[in-house]
Amino acid sequence: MRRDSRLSGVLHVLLHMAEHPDPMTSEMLARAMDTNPVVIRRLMGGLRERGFVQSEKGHGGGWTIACDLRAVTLLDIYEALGQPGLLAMGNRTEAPGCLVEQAVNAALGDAFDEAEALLLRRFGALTLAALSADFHERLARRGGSTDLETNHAA
Amino acid sequence: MRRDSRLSGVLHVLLHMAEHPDPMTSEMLARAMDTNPVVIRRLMGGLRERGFVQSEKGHGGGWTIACDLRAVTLLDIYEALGQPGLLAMGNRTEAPGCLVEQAVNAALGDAFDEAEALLLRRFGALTLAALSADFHERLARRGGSTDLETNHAA
DNA sequence: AGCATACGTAACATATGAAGTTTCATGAGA
DNA sequence: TCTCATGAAACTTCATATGTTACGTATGCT
Repeated sequence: MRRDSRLSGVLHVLLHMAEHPDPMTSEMLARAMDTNPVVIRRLMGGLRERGFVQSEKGHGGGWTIACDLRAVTLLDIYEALGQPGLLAMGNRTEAPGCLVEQAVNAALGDAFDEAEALLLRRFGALTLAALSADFHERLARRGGSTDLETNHAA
Repeated sequence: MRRDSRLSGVLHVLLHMAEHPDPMTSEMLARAMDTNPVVIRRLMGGLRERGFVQSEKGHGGGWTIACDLRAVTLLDIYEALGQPGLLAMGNRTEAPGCLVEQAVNAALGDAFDEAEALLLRRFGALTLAALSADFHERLARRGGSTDLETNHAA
């Protein structure tokens, strides 16, 4: 199955919003992400419920960041997305009666649990501010320009 | 997305075969796994190519283990399955021009790479013999019986 | 008030891949 | 020769992320 890119996508959106003082419409964001405005709204819905972003209707409306980037981690964002599955593999059954399968599940399950825990730990250790800082570092390294142009096709 | 259970399934099959001196048919294995014989053959195809198992047609035919369980790791089996994707998440694009997305990709990519490496490391550290030993331990702990009955519905 | 803008949501279409199924060919043994 | 079992192709089913259309609703400008 194609890999889920919602976390990647929503982070992209958030960093763009962080560079933009005014509200950004779903359509602007969709253009930057080369996708559909409705997809953006879907991604942002969970974040709005948690108060990480804010949306305004009508003229001059759109999406604004409503949190301190230093206080929100990728784990918070991941949870706001509904905690999509992390691993593409899993055990065949949950609580098998077969002892053979129990042995298999125990071995694989340990590995799976560790991998998931590692990912969540990494997510929790990264703030949006850290991501933004990395972006600005790349920007300075590349052009030294203060222009916030982010090199999208548009 | 439903999680890929091929590794879990094929390990289950192998351990059952290890308890069975005679060849086991796809149909017997399918019954134990509550699935279809063709699914079993698909799973086993890659393992046969690598010489981990052997198949015989006709009367008295079926599948036999053709390797030293102590010499084959879960990583070998994983590779024989064609190295199915491990993570359900990924970056939206591979080599984005957008610096924002580059920053996101770098952060997430590191975490993803680490998680994958952890899984492969764990797979490589576990032999089929270790799994089998764990099974026998569970068997002794549960019944103390030498009966190899593995508690499948049948 | 009336109109344009932009989100909110439902409904539907598309694409991908694992898993399940059917069918037939092939080869091995009784 | 007949039966058993694998090998392989083709098809269906199912789940889910993603894409798209359409319409309702709220906001703000004129």
